[in-house]
Amino acid sequence: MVLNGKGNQYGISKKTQAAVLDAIAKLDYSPNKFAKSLRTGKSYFIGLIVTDISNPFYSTIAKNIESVLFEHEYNLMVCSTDESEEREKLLVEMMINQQGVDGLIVASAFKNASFYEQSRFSRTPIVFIDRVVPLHNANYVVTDNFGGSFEIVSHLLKEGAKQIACFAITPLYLSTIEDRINGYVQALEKNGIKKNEDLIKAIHFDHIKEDVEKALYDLLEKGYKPDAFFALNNHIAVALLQCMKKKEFAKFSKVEMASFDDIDLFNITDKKVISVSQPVEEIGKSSSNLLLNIISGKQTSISNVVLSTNLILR
Amino acid sequence: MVLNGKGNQYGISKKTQAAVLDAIAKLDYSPNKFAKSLRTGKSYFIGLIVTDISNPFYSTIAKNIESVLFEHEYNLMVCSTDESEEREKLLVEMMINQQGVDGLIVASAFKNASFYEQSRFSRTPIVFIDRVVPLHNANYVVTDNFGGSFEIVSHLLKEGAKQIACFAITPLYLSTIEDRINGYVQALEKNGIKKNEDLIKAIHFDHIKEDVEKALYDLLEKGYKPDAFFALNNHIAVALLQCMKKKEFAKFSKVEMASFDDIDLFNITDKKVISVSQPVEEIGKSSSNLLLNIISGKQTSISNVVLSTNLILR
DNA sequence: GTGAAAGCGCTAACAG
DNA sequence: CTGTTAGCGCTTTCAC
Repeated sequence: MVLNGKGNQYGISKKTQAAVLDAIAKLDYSPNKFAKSLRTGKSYFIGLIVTDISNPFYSTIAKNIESVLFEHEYNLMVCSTDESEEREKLLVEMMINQQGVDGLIVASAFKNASFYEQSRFSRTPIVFIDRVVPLHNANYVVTDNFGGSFEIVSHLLKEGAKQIACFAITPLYLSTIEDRINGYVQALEKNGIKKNEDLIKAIHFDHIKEDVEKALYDLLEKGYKPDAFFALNNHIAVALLQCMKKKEFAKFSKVEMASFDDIDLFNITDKKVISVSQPVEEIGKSSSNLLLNIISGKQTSISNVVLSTNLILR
Repeated sequence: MVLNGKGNQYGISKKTQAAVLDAIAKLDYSPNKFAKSLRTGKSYFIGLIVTDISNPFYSTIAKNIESVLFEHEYNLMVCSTDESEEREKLLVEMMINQQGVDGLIVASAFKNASFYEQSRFSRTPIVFIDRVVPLHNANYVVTDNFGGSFEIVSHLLKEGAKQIACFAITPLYLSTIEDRINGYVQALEKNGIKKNEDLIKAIHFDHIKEDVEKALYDLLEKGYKPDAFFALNNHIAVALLQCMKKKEFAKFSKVEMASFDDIDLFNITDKKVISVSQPVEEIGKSSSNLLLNIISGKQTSISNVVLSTNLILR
């Protein structure tokens, strides 16, 4: 009782409490977490499921989650799904049923997330990050993908761009991508430009370089002369930059470059790249704080946090 | 007994075993890990301690460790030390005493690692990665930093470089950095060039950009005309590339660039950068397999693995 | 072959 | 205010 700070609550005398603390120090005692977990049913573990922990975006989030949890004596268990729905299911089952995590933070790869509606998961609080899943009553912490996209495209238009090609990463149904495409389309329409499907290219996440190249050839063939490229993530931006160094794409050398997701590299390339940066640290901190508040009962209502982006001009 | 595959060992009849398996399937039963851990004293958790999990180098290692552990039904717990010895101590204590991890993989920030020699840690096997710690009987899996450095500097010299400036990241006592500096020095000496302290610059990891700039100014002031720069890690290489775009350093525009640690970005910069790439995936896989083998008793002797690097010319 | 029981270390309830 | 005890779910030992 003393160790758990419940000495007063249980009416232990100050003297006894001091004696207990003293003994703990002398014996270098630390309680057995397994017995504690067995008894209380709490694991003091939080699970983090992302598509790829080696992606700096997610590993930065992981780092910030970890530091928040550490302060509250919680631990973090991280797993990657490699964008596979099957693997995501397996990991959620494992973490909840077998590892008994007290809560879950998930960047889901699901198109249809009804999986999460099963009642046996309902006792474990979940906070979704990065991607909004189509679920009622889901807690999430995400970036304002629509707003960021709208802002940067509006900026390009204000600077005089007339034709902007947009390179989207698959799967297109992810809320992040959908929102970014919508931001692009609406910024155009607000400026009286109709959406042109030829200028919206789907780039498969498994062969980015090849698809970007194909997309550029396609633009050339159809005779388009875009004055700006908008890459919906940084991998595509990098691929575009690589392609634009090639002779066959010399026609595009004057094109303005914009990217969703800012990376250091954009400070070094000779080609100027403007970008939308995401509040990565904030996603980690905010989601873990939210989850801890739900676990401790401080937060009982559903919470949806949308963090704003930052336009970076160069 | 059946569940743990010890049915035959304990002499349970085939019939009963089948009935047990059947019931498990019907009831969707999964054993309680806390009770299991309490009873056996095993946690089925491995701890990974690195200096910064948001660094792609470490997060790629983490991903590969995770996938090896997953196959063996082990879980991973990741923590970052931010290069602080105090924090490393705290994390090791916590993981071993409180979390009861079955093993530890550590990229240590320690200069003097006697901390790890305490007998109360001796029951938990540890595999050190990335950095060699000055300990007898330590298991480790590291890159051949000396060899990689020696190879790339030798290449520069063969291509005609006469004066090569070397930019080292602090703390200089880390085995990785020490070995890279030694590789540089010995490659020079083998080619009859004496080491010149003026050309070896220490760059503090907390303010890389400023220190790189200072170092370049210093070279200018002292009238050096190096024909190659060797950055001992990729952050320094990036900072150098940024500086070299500035007018004040125009004198260095023709300098050859070499970097320890290859990154994607080097494929895009207009300045050609050659590099030494590390077998990152291999470090993760090899260290986790080694640790699991030690835990299961398959490996009883100390194991030191040194993985070779790859010279990347552009 | 199978059934019964002890005990890992903790928490919470209860008796005094 | 303090001491005792049951029981969380598992593994292992022992008796039959």
